[in-house]
Amino acid sequence: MKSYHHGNLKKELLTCALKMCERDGYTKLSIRSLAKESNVSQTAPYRHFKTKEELYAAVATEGFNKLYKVMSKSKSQDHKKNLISSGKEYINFGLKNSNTYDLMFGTAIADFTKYPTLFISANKLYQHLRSAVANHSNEKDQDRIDEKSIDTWAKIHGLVGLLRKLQAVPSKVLKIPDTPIVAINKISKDLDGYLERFIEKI
Amino acid sequence: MKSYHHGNLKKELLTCALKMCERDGYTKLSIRSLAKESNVSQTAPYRHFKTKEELYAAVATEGFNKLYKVMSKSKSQDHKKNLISSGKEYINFGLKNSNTYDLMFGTAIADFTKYPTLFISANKLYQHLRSAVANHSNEKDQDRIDEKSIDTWAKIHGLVGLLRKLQAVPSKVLKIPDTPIVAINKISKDLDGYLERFIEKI
DNA sequence: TTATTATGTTTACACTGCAAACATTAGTTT
DNA sequence: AAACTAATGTTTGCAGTGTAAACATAATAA
Repeated sequence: MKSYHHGNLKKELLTCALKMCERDGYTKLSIRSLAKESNVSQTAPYRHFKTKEELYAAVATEGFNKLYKVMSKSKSQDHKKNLISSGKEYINFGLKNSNTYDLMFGTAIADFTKYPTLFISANKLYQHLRSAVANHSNEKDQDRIDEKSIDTWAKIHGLVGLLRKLQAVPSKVLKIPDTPIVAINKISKDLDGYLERFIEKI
Repeated sequence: MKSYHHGNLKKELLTCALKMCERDGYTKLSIRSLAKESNVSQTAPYRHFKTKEELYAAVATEGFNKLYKVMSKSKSQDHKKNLISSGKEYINFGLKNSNTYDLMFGTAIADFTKYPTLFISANKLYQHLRSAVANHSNEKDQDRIDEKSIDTWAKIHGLVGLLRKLQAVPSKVLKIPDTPIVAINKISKDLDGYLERFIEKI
């Protein structure tokens, strides 16, 4: 006779959800498939996540925490180095954890403020970016620092989106001229150089 | 006795899908709801769209065509004016047609090259952007023009994403400091000024 | 010990994508 | 004109989905 109650189902569901999300994409992550993969009844997850969006929010929160961790690894005295390292880690995360990335920065969760822990994790990440930008530039005006930070984020986020399109595309498409794919492929091949120029323009 | 065959169902399904997508978001756009709203049997759309993704692709294609249209309106001799106009139209489209925008630039359709008409429409838009950038800058090196084009798109796309987050958020959140929302709100209030500075940095 | 609460299961409903079998119409060939 | 074929519609059916409601059991508080 197996034990009726589980004990730490919530944590197990969450780690399982993270794995499934990354493996199959968040659109395939269903509450029922999650339950099945966790060997628990179909509707058991509802005791821990009131809606599917709440599950999404939990997965996204983990994503922000992970991303924060890798982005704040570099603690050099050279601020430029830190910024470049953060940028690389960001891109790497976006490409390696692309499905979780979608959840974090897509529109599946419309309003972050409905999920306080998610909101906090996302803001912490922004604060990291902002101080990296502030340290690197010699800007003092707070509004300009904000603007530069948003600029930087927007650009690198857009870049991740394009690099992912590049990954998705069949390789023979790379030879079709007059296509953004060709352009993004060139950047992809010299990402370090690109990032150098990127940083200079901040 | 009502007519069995419809005649131009495909076109009607498409316009209906566009409307529904914009109204409810593409995640709510189902083949069955589309059939119902078009007063036709549940599975009738399958005669015209083999899969749901094919329907998505058709909607996205229309989106690219529309966006191309508004972005290529401005035909001034002043290339800077054209570029700014295109940028504004892009942002406006992204904010007003945000659900279609998701379909166009999100990950719902993984590989554009599977849908030739979509691929062509998207490329046409890129070509417009690229020539606008080329005309504005005095850059001659083709690779640098490509890079500037990608840069420009990435940044403005990221900006649209952030402006949308701003729209989604309850207004009292605007007062919480140390939040990207505050920063993006400042940009939003002076979008023209922002775009001026934006263009200068291309 | 008993009452309450947290957490699990079962059942049920309305919805989804899509395949298969069937019906009707339009277009083409004889 | 008649007959065959292809295109386009309907009906039926299956497996999967989110989530609400009723029920069962275990952990905790009184």
